[in-house]
Parts: sequence; structure tokens; C-alpha cells
Amino acid sequence: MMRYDSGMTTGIKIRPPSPRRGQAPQGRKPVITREDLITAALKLVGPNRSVSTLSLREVAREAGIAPNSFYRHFRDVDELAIALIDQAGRSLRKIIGEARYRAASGRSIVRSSVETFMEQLSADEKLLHIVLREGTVGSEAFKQAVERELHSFEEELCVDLIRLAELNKLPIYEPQLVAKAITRLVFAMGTAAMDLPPDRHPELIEDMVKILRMIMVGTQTMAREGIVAD
Amino acid sequence: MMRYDSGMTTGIKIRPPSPRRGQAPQGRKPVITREDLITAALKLVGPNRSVSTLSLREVAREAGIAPNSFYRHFRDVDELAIALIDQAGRSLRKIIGEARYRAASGRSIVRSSVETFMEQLSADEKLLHIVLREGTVGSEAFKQAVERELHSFEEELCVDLIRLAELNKLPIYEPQLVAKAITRLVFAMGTAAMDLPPDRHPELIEDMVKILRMIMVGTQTMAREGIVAD
DNA sequence: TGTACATCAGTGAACGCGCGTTCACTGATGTAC
DNA sequence: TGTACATCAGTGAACGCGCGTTCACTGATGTAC
Repeated sequence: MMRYDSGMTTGIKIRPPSPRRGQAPQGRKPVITREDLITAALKLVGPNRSVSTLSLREVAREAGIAPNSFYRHFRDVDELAIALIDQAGRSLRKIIGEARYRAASGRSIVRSSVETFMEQLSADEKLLHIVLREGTVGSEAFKQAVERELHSFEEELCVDLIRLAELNKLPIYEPQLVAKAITRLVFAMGTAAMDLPPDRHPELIEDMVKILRMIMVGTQTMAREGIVAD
Repeated sequence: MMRYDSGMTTGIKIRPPSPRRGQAPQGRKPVITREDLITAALKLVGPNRSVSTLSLREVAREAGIAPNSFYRHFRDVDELAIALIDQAGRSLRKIIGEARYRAASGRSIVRSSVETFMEQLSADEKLLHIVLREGTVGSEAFKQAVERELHSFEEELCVDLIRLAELNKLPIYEPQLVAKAITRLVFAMGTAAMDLPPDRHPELIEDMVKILRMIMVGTQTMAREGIVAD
């Protein structure tokens, strides 16, 4: 039943496509932006809070706006979460770039990459939390977004591994699997690391370096000696 | 202010310690048990639901009891979650036992262990979901419970690795790190596997076997040739 | 065997709370003329 | 420059909902005598 003859009450009003699309926006200037909301959300996620548990009202409160103002920027919290994962992905790519840069400087590529990763872990902690955690819980959409990021990480690493092998005239067995192993290991151990106090990081870095060394020595030995995997 | 002179209204009644402790329980027979509630909770968790998101009312509904009856069995949902993780841990230990049994049968220990793990993943799917996911989200208590399980897995694996190495007169470099690498990798890749259709599991098993082979070859080569990790 | 009683698993109703979402609005800004 | 107007970011109040938790209770079971 309708309350008085209000005509079609089809719920929320859909804004008709603006005839001025592509031009400068009209009307009141935004006082907060999508980025402000993302920042507010980042303040709320932490070691025990995943993006999926954030509430719209909570984020709005943190950003200092009324709950319904949220809808001016995102369709719902899920859309905000996707934006967060995207930003985390960008942060990840920055890490890869940095690791590549350092690797080119001639030091041990394994050690320098691991150290870079752990440094960024401390710096962009919140963002990486999101990638590392949201991949295992959260909606299908979140998980796919995270998988995309991990995959691109893996592929760039694979290219690097092949180039490195050629450079040093070392053989390599199944480089894409090596890249996969390294990626998954570093991320798994990185996730665990985030729950440890930073003073235990050096020890963890040593462990990771040794493990990655084993994998590198393993792939080289197997390529050289043609060992089949069984 | 108190509503009529009801005396001390200090909230929920704490049952005084029974003078009949250790004897058969008196009173009405339970129609549902802790186990029934655990079963109900297991029905609810799935690829996109972590234990932390279960609500008391939801679990009670699934079990077919009134919401407040839940309190007869658990202090709160967190206590139920801990029970779930414990049970998952038991399931894990069963996997290790099975893997050990098969390994003794003389086939490749790496392949048979990975295959066992993946089989159990399909069978006890829900329980393993819990271990694999709750370790990255969830409360501090959950994470510690999961870390405990992973650690015991790691230690048993380490013992096996050393025994295996001695048996075959093969050297091994840093066995506890090898165990750690294998554990974290298998769990990380296992988590990812749960989101894939089962027909892609064989391919994944091949990948995992090859990667673990690399690690084994790596640790042996390093032990033999005394390569330092840098 | 019968009876009074203690125990205690499970219940239905109610509470206050935070949530997502909708509504009709306000008023600052930019545009057209 | 001035004025009328369209745009639209942000608002306060209200809604219905599911939640955890508490209350006083019911009635089945086992025990004591």
C-alpha cells in the first residue's frame, strides 16, 4: 500500500545522466573526497579487523560526515573495499619496482628483495594487511581482486628470475613455479610477521632469505642435473 | 533504579559449584550437545564466511534451539570458535598421521604427503577452511590457536625430515626451516586451492610436488656443498 | 514402590544497540543571461 | 556587474532489522527417603 498518492515510489532516486558530462562539476564543492573516506577506512582496519567487517556508519563517523553522505562517494561499503584493494595493489607494485631497483645495484637479489618487502610491510602496513588478509576471507570479488594483484607480482618476479638467470649464466628449472613458490611464501610469512614485534623482523628476514636460497639452489641443481620431480 | 524490591540484580545468575561434582548429571537430559552446536556452526562456515562472522542467533537457529539456550553450552561465540579450531587441529593431526603412514609404505614421501593433504582438504574441507582462514583474521585468541596447530605440524614434519634424511643417508640443511617453508607453502597454496574447482587439483598437486622437490634438492645441495645463504 | 524434592536444559518475551537505507531538506557553488 | 536558476554535497530524522543478553519460567529427569 502507498502512503498518499505519491506516484511511483521506486526507492532511491537515480540521478539522470548529466547533459554536462565531461565539463567542470557544478554545484556545491565537495568538502570530503573518496580519498578521505579511504583514509578513514585505513585508520580502522588493523591486525584484527578485515575490510569486510567495516560498517558504513563507522567509516562515515571516522571521516566526520553523516552516514548517508557516504552514498555520495560509493554505492556501498563493498565498493569502498574494492578501492582499498586497488590502492593496496598499487602499493605492492611500488614494492616490486623498488626491489628491482635495488637488485640492479648488484647486491644479493634475494636478500635485498626480502629486505625491501619487510620494510614496506612496516611502512604501508595497513594497506598490505588488506591484501594479505582479504585474500582469504571476504567476498568473491575481494578475493579475485587480491588474486589479480598476487598474479601480477608473480609474473613480474618470473621475468626478473629469467633475466637474472641469463645474466649470471645460471640454469633455472620451471621459473614460473619458482616465482609462485617465492610469492606465496613471502606473503604467507609476511602475514605472520605482522603479528610479531618489529625487533623480531631481522630474524625472520634471515629465515626467509635462507628458504629462498634453498629454492634458488634447488631450481638450479634440478635444471643442471635434470632431476624429475618424483 | 530497581524495578520492585527484587534484591540484588547483579545480572546473569552464576551457578554455584555443585556439591555433586564428578557424579552423573542430574536434571533434564540435554537434547542437544556442544557437538551439535559445533556441527551447526560448521554448516554455516564456508569459502566466504569466517568463524568470526558467525552470530549466536544464527548458530542457534541452525541447531534448532532458542538463542539463549546457546549459553547452556558456551560462554559466548568466541568459546565456540575456539572449540572449532581445536577440532580442526585434531583433523590436521589426523592428516599428519596418515601422511606418515603412507610415507612408510615406501612411495615418494613428498608426493604422498601432498596428495594426502589435498584429499583431506576435500574431505574435511570446512574444518580446514577454519584453520587456514582464521589464522589471518579473527581475534588474537583465534590466531594463537591456529599458530599452535601450525607449529605442531611444523615440528612433526621436522622430525620426519630428519629421520628421512638419516634413513637415506642424505644430508639436510636447516631442517626446521625446511619444515617451516613446506608448512607455510602447503597451507598457503591449499587455501588458494579451496577456491578452485576440484578438477584443477591434480595440476595444483603437480605444482606443489615440484616446488617441494626444489626445496628438498636445495637443502641437500646446500648441506653437501656448504653454501652460505647470501 | 511411592512421593517429595533438587537439578538444570531449554523457552518466550523483552531490552537496548548499531546497522543500512530512505526521505525531504539546506545551502554553497557555478552558469546563463 | 547583477540576478535568477540549476546543480549537488552534505544533513537530521526516521524506518525496520538482526543482534547479544537478560529475565522469570517450565517441565523432564534423577535422587533421597
